[in-house]
Amino acid sequence: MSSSNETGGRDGGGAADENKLIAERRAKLAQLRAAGQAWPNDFRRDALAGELLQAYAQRDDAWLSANPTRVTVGGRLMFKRVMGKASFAKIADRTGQIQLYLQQESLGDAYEAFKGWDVGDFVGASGELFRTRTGELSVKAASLRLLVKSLRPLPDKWHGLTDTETRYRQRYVDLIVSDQSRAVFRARTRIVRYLRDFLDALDFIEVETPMMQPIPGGAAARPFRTHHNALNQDMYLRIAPELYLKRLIVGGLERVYEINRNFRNEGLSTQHNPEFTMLELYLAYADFRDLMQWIEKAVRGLADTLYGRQQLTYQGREYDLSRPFRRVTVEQAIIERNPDLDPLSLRDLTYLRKRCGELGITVNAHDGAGKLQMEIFEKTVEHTLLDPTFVYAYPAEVSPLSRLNDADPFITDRFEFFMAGREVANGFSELNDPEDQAARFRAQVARKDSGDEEAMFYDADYVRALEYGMPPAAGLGVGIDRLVMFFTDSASIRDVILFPHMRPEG
RNA sequence: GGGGCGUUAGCUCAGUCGGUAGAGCAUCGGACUUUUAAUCCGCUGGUCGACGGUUCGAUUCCGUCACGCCCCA
Repeated sequence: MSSSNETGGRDGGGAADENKLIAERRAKLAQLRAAGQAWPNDFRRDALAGELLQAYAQRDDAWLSANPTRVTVGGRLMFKRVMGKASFAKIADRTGQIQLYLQQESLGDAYEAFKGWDVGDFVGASGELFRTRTGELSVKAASLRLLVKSLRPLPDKWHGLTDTETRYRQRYVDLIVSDQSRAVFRARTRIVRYLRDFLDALDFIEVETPMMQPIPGGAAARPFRTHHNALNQDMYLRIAPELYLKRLIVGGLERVYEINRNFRNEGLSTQHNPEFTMLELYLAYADFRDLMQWIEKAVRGLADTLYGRQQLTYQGREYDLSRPFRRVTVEQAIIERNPDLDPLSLRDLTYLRKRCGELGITVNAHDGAGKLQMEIFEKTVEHTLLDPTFVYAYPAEVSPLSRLNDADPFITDRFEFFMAGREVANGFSELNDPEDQAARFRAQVARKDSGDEEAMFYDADYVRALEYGMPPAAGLGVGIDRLVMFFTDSASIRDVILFPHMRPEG
């Protein structure tokens, strides 16, 4: 098969389909191969860039020359400045970058070879530490090796990679050149670790429950479908671990959590990725108010751990987490934002249908007053909840797994937690009455039958589990991606997911 | 799903009221033994996202599509 490029009359020989920069680097690699092992793996470091910068931060050049310190460092060549018989270079490792000073006089052939190396190559060097005239800690190389030849040029060192599509598709390039991007993903790990430590200290155990489920449950969402060949069984990627974790509460584990992926077959946006990470936790002998307190502590603890302060900026707006988190019921929040609504008619289906129509909300035949309240809430209230806010007393109609409120059966003991106009967590006192749960599942099935694709399936085994008796309990789900967005000042969920979902390249 | 914006050199971006395109950085060649976006000299480098239409001629105008970003549902 002949490439059309071969008739294009371009120079560059066999690599006619590649650009000149890559062709040049391939030619250099060919020379390396001809000269011996081009891909060595016998080099070892004894120092890291960032650690050296920190350890010798207080040492001036006089001290360094009086106390010769020989180090061996290695990493990706990020900077190269040849000035005749001497050169500067910077190499990056996982801790940072350190400068090398290279002299023809002391390096000889290796110096001449260095002139042909490229930014992006991996390099190893040994030598003594010193400070340049301008005070930058550097390694005066006594030996120098090329460890890996890089074939593709890196983005502009000054502007970096700004093309968002390339940053997401080729995250490896983004991570090479963007300190900011690396910092975001380090922060993500620290956030998850903090939450684990917090829960472990409270005697929770971390568990893993099925990602592939025969009946997807625990949330109102459309699932992804897959198939098990050997069993000839259709399966779903989970939309939530909830029903499995509560089976463990039935089983007596009392305090469990899972941090893992959920999958929802919905649209993509700056706040939705088809797979996203949730922390779900369940604890016996607690109710939704205990969970709200836990969130308040965890959010403040995260701010302390990450930044040592409670005043943070997200997307240009100041947040003071030290102030008490607001608590408001769904109906109060709706009235606040919609002062023209009649507070006494908020559960009147006919009234709500009319007002929804005026607000441009599509009303489905199977939607009751609770569902329409939530539609109004999502349309008019949610995006206004910037400071940390707990909204509670969710309608039972939209909360089929939550415990009914003792005084008002229209609502459940459920809340959601909002920050920066987004839902970050959802928690409630758990419904442990198996007969009520069975009835709620049946109501969900009726909705599904009437066309609601997000309605839940009937999970008979879950009802059976409840029939053995589940201790009074509370449960919580926390959207880790959105939490990370807030704490890293990221505008898009794609900025906090290493490999966000993208359409195939065109 | 709807609307808006975008796609030009490896990267970051100009530009062409229709006559096959420029800059900076990088690359390549040369000078330079403490640079800090080093400096100086010289040279390269492009299917202007893809396909179709209009036209003598399209990177430019029109249409369709692809991918991305933002907003809305």
